[in-house]
This record gives sequence, structure tokens and C-alpha cells, in this order.
Amino acid sequence: MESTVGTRKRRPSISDVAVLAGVSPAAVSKVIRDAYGVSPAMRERVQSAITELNYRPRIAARSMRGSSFTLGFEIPHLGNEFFTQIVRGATTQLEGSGYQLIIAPSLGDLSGEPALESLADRQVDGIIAISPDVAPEWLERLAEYVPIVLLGRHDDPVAYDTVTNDDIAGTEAMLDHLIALGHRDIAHLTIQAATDPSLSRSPHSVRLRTYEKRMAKEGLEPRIVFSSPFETDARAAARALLRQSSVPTAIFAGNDTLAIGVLSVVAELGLDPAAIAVAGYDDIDLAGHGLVSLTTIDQFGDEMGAAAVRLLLERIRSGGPSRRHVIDPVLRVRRSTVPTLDPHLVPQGHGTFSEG
Amino acid sequence: MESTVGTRKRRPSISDVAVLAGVSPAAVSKVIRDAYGVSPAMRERVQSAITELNYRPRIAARSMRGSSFTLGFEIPHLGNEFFTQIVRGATTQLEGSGYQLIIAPSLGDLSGEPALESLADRQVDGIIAISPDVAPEWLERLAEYVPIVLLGRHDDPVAYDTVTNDDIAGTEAMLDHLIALGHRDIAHLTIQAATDPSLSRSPHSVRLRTYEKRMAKEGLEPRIVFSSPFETDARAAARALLRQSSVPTAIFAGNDTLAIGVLSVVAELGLDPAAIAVAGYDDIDLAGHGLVSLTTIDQFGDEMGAAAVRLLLERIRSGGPSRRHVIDPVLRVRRSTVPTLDPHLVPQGHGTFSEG
DNA sequence: GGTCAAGTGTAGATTGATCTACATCCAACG
DNA sequence: CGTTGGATGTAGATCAATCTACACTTGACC
Repeated sequence: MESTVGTRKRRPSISDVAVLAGVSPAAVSKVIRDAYGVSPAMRERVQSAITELNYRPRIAARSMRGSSFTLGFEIPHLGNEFFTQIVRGATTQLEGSGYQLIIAPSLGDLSGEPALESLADRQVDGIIAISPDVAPEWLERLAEYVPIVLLGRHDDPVAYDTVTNDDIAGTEAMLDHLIALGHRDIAHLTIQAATDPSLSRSPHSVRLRTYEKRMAKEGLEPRIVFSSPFETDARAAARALLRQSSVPTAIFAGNDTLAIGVLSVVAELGLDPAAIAVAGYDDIDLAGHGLVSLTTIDQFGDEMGAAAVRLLLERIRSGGPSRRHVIDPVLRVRRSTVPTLDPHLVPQGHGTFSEG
Repeated sequence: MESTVGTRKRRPSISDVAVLAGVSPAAVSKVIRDAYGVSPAMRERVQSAITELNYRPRIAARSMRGSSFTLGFEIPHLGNEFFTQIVRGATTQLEGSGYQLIIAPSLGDLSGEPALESLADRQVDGIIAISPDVAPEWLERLAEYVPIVLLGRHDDPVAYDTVTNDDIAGTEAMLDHLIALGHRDIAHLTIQAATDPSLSRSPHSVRLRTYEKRMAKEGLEPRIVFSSPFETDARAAARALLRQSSVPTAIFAGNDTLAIGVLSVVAELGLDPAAIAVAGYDDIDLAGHGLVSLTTIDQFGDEMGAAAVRLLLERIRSGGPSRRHVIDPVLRVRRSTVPTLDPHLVPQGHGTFSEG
């Protein structure tokens, strides 16, 4: 019991508290859970025993029978500010609910399955996932064991909920904007889908298909460039594109991280920023930054995170049929497509211009 | 057992596997843990039962007696790219070790204690913390129950390890650089410490004290501006500073997030970027971005994360006395202090210039 | 005084894994 | 033929909580 380095103390358990308070462990459990059948006198005694021992229930033991009061959040990687924005929204919504969030980044691995499984192994009460590439059938099977909300992908699920952005509307709004500015040679930089892109319902595949349709409708030549989700790869792709003999007048990137990579390459190659319009999707904080000023589509990541938490908590409490929450995107026009824009008008990071 | 919506299936347990394989639960446990006393024949039978049922051991049950094979990572908030860089380094180091990382952001709450406690409640095998404001005594007490590595703060701990950057050397290198450029009026934008800043051993307090000493030594007038860790507040502070009658010629911010907020305000107020040198600390990816090009101190966040994981795993396995790992910082000179720098020389995000 | 119900508290099963201690088997060897 | 010992598998306790079922107390009411 000495605190020699290497020898760890045993944490006080519920029965330590029970002994000190002179009651049964079950009574302590009731006090902790604020359950029915506790006299004020006993509550008092137990509470003071808890504070005296600095007792905290172990979640592992609790999860064996009851709930863990923990939600799991699986995100592809931490490099994309949009994902952290979603997490922030979720955390804010969770405040005061008694639930705690644990985050499992799935990093290198594309599908996210290992990260999702590890959350399930942890007996979380529910999972929020941003996995563009995990198979829907696989998710349905996992949803048999634990409530799930999937973010971003336009699935048609049976057992889990989804929170999506209207990617068709967002893409159309952006193309409206670019075409209205007179652009005809509009390239699209997007993320290589793991599955068949013509079937995939990931946000990027939907944006890509919408782009293709719209270009065809306008009688314009589509130019599609693929990249990984990482900015370094986006830069390589942009470099290849911008070194071609015919450089597009506008580049519409599938998300802001890619778009900012493009801006970086434009600067690096010494090209005139006014000659190349660059647009993104997401409206991460950095897009509104004075030095960046990126035209993009705001899909309200914080609200997506908050909505996901709400859906998940309701599903945990009462189940019910699968639901789909769709958020309307808003175009934010900034200097990356309209260089003449007065920088003093966009000081706060979030756009004051909106169309569409 | 039907898969009606709302009714969840029971996950297969170790005894389900045991029954199917015709062995005892203890035998299955042995196979899972790769323990001694398993014949090839039995291993074979058990393995195929596991795959047939798609069985995965529940970590909650496992943590009751054994280990959870989970490490907890407490970070202040997700808005600072430097923290996510550290997490990336830790995750990479952890690859293939059999351990999994869960992240608990402590967001609004300054001390991080609730987040740390919630990790401890989860029976993680060890904790990595970035909590500038949690009391050392409190950490020592927590370290009696669970191995801990603290990042950033220059503590003198008994029961936990630390990974720090040599903040004195880093600050001196930056001031060397600014003074060599001829700056005399150098302001310091830093984060308001929760505790007494003259005693605090947080990175920001150390940088602040080093700045004060150096300015005194050079016979220069210090100018200190406080902010919260968030960029919006940094912008407000920068606005106040840059609207004064006498504007400093250089602003040394306590970290890159603050510095980028300053750059944003310089652009917003229409000031000449060449007239105001801005420097940061951390060398986040964004600092090397073509549009930003921020002079800063690289403190190798990924390596800090990796070192923290190594220390923690060793402590989990073998205990031993407290250890301190110190990383040498490197100055990265970019256009925010030397505007004449050729942009083509710093294309890759990571500085190619280094002094100090 | 007896019955009933509401209010309090406890005993003991339960959860799913690990871990210790032991039983059994089989081969080798004196 | 008995013994020994390594190899293999199992029984049952254990971890720390929850949860069900029930016992006991108390007061009200007939």
C-alpha cells in the first residue's frame, strides 16, 4: 500500500465507501445513480464517505451491467479542420448531458472499421462516425449491437441515422457562382473514392457527380483531378494541373483543405492569384482568415456535430426508426474567387456574404 | 433476439465461443491472450469459432482484472493544430503496439481535471496529458493510480514523466533573430496563465519570463499583451495593440495560433505586413503554408508525442523513477519576419532555413 | 389489532473477461 | 510397474459495479 514508485495504489471501490458509511454497496450504488429508495439521512452519510475517500465509480465495472455514459466519435484523421469543427459542435451539445465523448481517429486506415470496432469493444452507449468508405452492410451489422449516427454519407440505412449536407445544392450553388463569374474552364479537385465512385454516396462522390452533370448541361468540358485527403497530395495534384499548357481559370476543390493546398501552389508557382479562381467546400475557420479568404460552401460543421449528438441520444433513449437529418449549405463568397472584394468586409472569419 | 429496431442483439461472449468450440471459457481466454498451455489443435478450433461468431472481447470486462490496452490522451482543445500534431506523432508511435489511443478534449474547462478523471475512470493503462493548469500535487496523486506523462510543462515530478521543449533556448533563439534584424520595440502576445505566472512552469510562462529577462538585459522596454488560447481572442488583443499610437515593429506571439491571429489583424487593418514582423512558436503545418509563411520555433510536436508514448509504455511495463525528456527547438525563418525571402525556397511547408 | 401500502435498505445474482490452482493425460524412465 | 514431470485443459474465485427480488419498518386506516 506504500506509494513506492512502480507500486500503484488500489483505487477505493464501492464497498470501501459502503463500509465507511456503514451501509451496503447496493445503497451506495443507488446514491451514485440517484435512484429511487434513498433516505436523506443515508444519502448524506454516503455522500460524505464518497468525498472522504475521493471515490469515483469505475466505468468498466459500470458498463458490465448498466451504461457507460460514453459516446464514441470516429473521425478519419485529425489533419482536417472540418472534422475537428464537427467534434466541437458535438462536445458543446453534449455539455451537461452526463455523457462523455471519446475520439478515435482512424488515421492511415481508410475504412475506419478498426476504429469503429475498438469503440464498440469499449461498450460505448453510441457511436458517431465519419467514415466515407465503410460498407453500409457492415455498418448495419454493427448497428445491431450499438446505436450509430453516420455523418456525411447519403446512405439509405435501416438501423442507423444519418446527418448530411445537401451536397447537390451546395455544389450547384458553387457552380452557379463560378459560371456567373464567366468561368468556362472549371476543374474539379476531389478525393479518390475507395469504392466505385459512380455508386458511392460519399459527399465527395456526390459533389463529383453533380459537377459532371452540371458541366455536361452547360456544355462545358469537365476536368477532374484526384488526390488523397491530405494537403501534401493536394499540392502535388495541383502542381501537376497548374503546370499543364492549358491552365483552368477556376478550380473547385472538394473541400477546403484541398483548396488551401491549391492556393499554396498558386503562390508557390508565382501565378497571379487573380487569374485563377479557387473554391472549396466546408467553410473551415481558416477559409475566412484574412490571409486566405477562400470562397467556399458553409455546411455548418458544428451544427452537424450537434445534430448527430441529438439524434444519437434520442436513439439511445427510445430507439425508433432510422432518421435522416439534412442541413442546407450556404455559399460564402470571398477573395479567392472575387479578388476585388474589400478585405475589410470579411474581418471575422465567417462570411458576411451569402448567396444561393 | 430478432433484429427489430430498438431491440439490440447481444454480442457473443467468451462462453458463446467456448460452447461452440467445445472447450472452456478459460481456454478461449488463453487463445485470445496468446498465453501458455494451448495445443495447436485447440487453438485451431477456438480460432475458427471466434471467426464464425465474429467474436471480439469486451474491453470493459477485460479491464476488470487485466489491462485495457488503452492509453488516454488529454488535450486542452482541438482548435490548436499543434496539439493535433502531437496526437499524430503519438498515434504513429503506437502503431502495432497493440495499444489503442482515446482522446479526451477538455475544451472549455481550463484545468483539464475532469477530462483526466474521466480517463482514469475508464481504466486506461496510462495517460498522456497536456494540461498547463492542473496542479502538480493533484497530478502526483492521480499518478498513484495510473502512469502519467505530462507534455509541455517543466515540472519536477516524483511519480510522472515529462516531455518538454527547451523553451528558454527557443525563446532566446527567436529574440536573437528579431534583435539581429534591428527590432527594438518587440511586443509579446501570450496566454493568460491561470496560476501565478511568476511561479508557473507552463511553456507560456517560461517563454514570458525569458522574454522579460532578455528585454531587460538588452535595455529594451517589454510590452506584454494577454489573450485566451483562442484565435478570436488573439485577434481582439492584436487589434487593441495595433490601434495604439505607437505600434511595435515586431510581435512575438507565444504560439503559432496566436501569431496567425495577429497576421490576420495586420491584413484586416490594412497595415503593411513588411513593417510589422510577426513570429510564433510551435511550427504547425499552417506556419509553413505559402500564404502564411510564419517565422516560428519548431518544437517537433510529432516527436514530442512519440516520445511521450515511449516513456509511457516503458513506465507501464517496468515503472522506475521519474524521467524528463527534453527536445531541442529550431528556429524557422520565413517571410513574416523577413519579407524579402524568396517564396520559392519554402515550398514544402517545412522550413529549409534554420538558425540557432 | 390487523391489514395494507409506501418507503428504505440489503442479499445475492449477474455481467464478461482474467487468473490461480488444480486435475488429468501421456510418455519416459528407473 | 510405479513414479515423475511436462503438457494441456478446467473449475471457480475474482474484479467492481448494477439490478432484481425481497425483507423490514412505519404509519394510516378500518
